[in-house]
Amino acid sequence: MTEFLEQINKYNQLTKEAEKDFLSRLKTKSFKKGEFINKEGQICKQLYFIEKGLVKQYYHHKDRLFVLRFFSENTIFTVLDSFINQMPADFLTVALEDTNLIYIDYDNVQELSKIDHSFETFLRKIFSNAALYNLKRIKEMFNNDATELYVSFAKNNPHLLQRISLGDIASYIGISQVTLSRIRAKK
Amino acid sequence: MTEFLEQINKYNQLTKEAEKDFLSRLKTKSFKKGEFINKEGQICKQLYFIEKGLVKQYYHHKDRLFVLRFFSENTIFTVLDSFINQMPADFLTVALEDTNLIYIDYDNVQELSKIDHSFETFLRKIFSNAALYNLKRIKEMFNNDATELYVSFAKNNPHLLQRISLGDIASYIGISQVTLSRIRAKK
DNA sequence: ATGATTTTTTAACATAGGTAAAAAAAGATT
DNA sequence: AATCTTTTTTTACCTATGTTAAAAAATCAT
Repeated sequence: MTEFLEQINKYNQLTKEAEKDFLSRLKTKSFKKGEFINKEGQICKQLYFIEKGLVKQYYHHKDRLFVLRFFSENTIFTVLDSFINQMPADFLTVALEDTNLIYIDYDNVQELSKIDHSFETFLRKIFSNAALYNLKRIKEMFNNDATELYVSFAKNNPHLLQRISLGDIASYIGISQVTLSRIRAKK
Repeated sequence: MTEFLEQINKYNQLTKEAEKDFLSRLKTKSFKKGEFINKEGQICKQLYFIEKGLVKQYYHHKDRLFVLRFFSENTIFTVLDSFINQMPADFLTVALEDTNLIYIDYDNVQELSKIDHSFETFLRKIFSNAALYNLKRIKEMFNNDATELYVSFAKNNPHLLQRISLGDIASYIGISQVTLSRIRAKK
């Protein structure tokens, strides 16, 4: 469980009391490859940390599938739209490999953020980060054609390249699998 | 100056002391149409509130111009990438109309967030919001063809439609002005 | 009002990427 | 090893949108 705490402390060092309190509220859950961590329409009530494994967060639109993001080891994640406002999720999250999660429930996050300033600061920073990640994504989608997007994905995620199918990578980039295959064909 | 505070209290109600402290740190500045609030490469050291006016935040890439976002009256904004990490900005912000801003300096934001829990919570919420806004934007860029993007922009920003040029709207949607003109031509 | 500037529209042409279906390759199952 | 399943590649065809250039329309300034 302490890996989750370590990751949080990289965003903002918690006080000793907050650390203890935080650890006491954690739970764990495992998912087999192909199992869903959440489905659309459900309200996401957990903030997760991936101890081991790989998940894909995505949604469907007009018969196409779009991947918002992959999360792998040592990453904190949640279903952003659903967790923040406790509304039904637009997205699905599925395990691409056998995955072990550590998590804390929404109510506990709320409580901790109220009683502990250092935990609130952690939340501020992790959400700032999410905003910046999404901003970077928007810029990339604007800037680049399919070839550049693939090259950029490959460069930024060398460790994931071998673990994720071409189809899923295409869905992340926002192009069809055929197009991605074409891109790779011409060296 | 109190409009800025009111807006903050909509995100999270500050304590009386924090309110007073916050107000004492505010300054104002006016920009004529066409003047720059910031340019790329500069570090953004302010969190702004628009009392009156309209600004466009954008950047250049390969001879094209992309608009990230328009901000109008009663909106809190900053140069996200630059403000959060105090790094040189990738973006420019220009006044599309004569604009009056109220603002607080980065150092004051930092100080307030350290000494006051309610202000930190405000920051957490405004950055969560920015993350969600950007997420929604990504989804829209994925989902829709140019026509749908325009219809959606028009629906979500009826008040801005008359104030922003077609070229700027096209740059926000991520299409050429010619394409946008075509879209409007076929009813 | 008149001319100057900016914005919007139209036209002609080029191209990136979508769809569908089949072939090939890789991986899993018995 | 042989079969079944999934993933990736290839082909043919089509459409949306980019580019460039120019005309038309609208807006602004003197």
